[in-house]
Amino acid sequence: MKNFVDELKWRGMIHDVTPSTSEFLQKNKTSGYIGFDPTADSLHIGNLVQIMTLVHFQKSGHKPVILIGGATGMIGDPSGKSKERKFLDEKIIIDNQNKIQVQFEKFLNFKGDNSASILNNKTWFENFNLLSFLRSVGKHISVNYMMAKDSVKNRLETGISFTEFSYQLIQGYDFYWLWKNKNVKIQFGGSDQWGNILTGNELIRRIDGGESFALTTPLITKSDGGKFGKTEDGNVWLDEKKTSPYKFYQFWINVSDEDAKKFIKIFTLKEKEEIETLTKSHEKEPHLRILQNALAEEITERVHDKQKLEIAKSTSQILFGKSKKDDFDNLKEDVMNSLSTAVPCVKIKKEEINSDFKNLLTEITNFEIFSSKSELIRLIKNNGLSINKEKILNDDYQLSKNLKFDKYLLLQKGKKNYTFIIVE
RNA sequence: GGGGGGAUACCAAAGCGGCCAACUGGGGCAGACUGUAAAUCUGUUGACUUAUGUCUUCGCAGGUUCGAAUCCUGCUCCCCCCA
Repeated sequence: MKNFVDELKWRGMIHDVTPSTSEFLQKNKTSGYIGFDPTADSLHIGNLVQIMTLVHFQKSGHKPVILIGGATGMIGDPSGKSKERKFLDEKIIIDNQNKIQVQFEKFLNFKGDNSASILNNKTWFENFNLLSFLRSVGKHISVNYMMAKDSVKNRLETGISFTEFSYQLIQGYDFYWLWKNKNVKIQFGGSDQWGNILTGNELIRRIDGGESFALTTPLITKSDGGKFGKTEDGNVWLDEKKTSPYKFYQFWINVSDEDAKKFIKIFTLKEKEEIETLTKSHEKEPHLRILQNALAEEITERVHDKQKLEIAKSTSQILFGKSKKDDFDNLKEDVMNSLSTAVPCVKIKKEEINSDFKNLLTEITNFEIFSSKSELIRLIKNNGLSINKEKILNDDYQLSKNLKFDKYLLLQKGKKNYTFIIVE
């Protein structure tokens, strides 16, 4: 059995860990949990570090527990937030939870010896009335202790509601409940959760004199200082309806060399030796971007599947590879469909396809593709316009004769600027 | 309150009666190179079915002139100096 803490350590996934955690986990098969907010109907790659923590935990023989914050999600964690959070509608929370659950099944084994499980803290908070809470939980933690937490301290100037203030107690009680009822001995989380987790450890110690542990992962940063997991389009989601497999794949392919070295350890399950070999060959031939490819392939396949990965790869080949007209002509329909998720689409009506080439690309498409005919002409003169991977050299191109699958045209301005025209 | 300077395209900044759709730099777009990178070099950068052509544009509104970004009048806004 692998040493969980050592495993995370070489992968650079530990920010803080309570003393003797490693020893405890080596000697005991136990359970550990992470709380997830059901604030969205999908996980995003910002959650991935946490998920991978649980994956390693399970691989080390322990039982991962996913705690859906059905109750806490209704309150809002002040950590890292500068403003009071909006409450979420209860129905939405339940709906979100169901969708998130499916996503976890791609990472964790929910069957067998050390199966993963999903719990919702609503089950124990629902019928927990205020007075009992104050008597059995509130009694053990002083306000002074709570005020000392950064998450609270940072909000004293701007104001914090009692509801958010009490968040750490609620989360602390989660830990206590799981410790008491589910043999959960450790809680994981991002580094911003350290304070909240320790409140749980403290509660367990004060109420029952029990032993428990905490481990947090570092905030994932990018070498250029930008926020990890964000693109121009916003979050990168695991749900293919929110982020297409192609875009998901592209996110990882575009990671910088420096970040790739870091990310491959965190987001893939490759062994140390393999990663070292890959990193070495990457450094020898950086233009091949071996790490980015390995990273993108493994994660995309896990989150989506082999087939969708292949489509994402073919799509990328068309858009960014050295593909020529022939490659484009031989494309299968599923890659074509994927293209429509990859690039902006403009729809035109069937009868419009026979319109004049220049009118079609300007007026008829509401100047979405080209804002003027001059711009279009200029681009053609600069040798920058391609349709279906074929350079357009003059302006009497017959769009209608070049439709793919009777409805698609791939228009390309320069190298990377694509528009997909769909005839309907 | 008194005196002076300014407003030009995405930004900065020249132009001060015709050769101005407007120098130049940045940015944008495209081409070459490349790793879907960085740097570099080149072209392009108001609109019009592509024109040694037409139209619109140099704070706003008028005027002078064959002709105005450029001169005059008024207005709006900005900056500086003195009080």
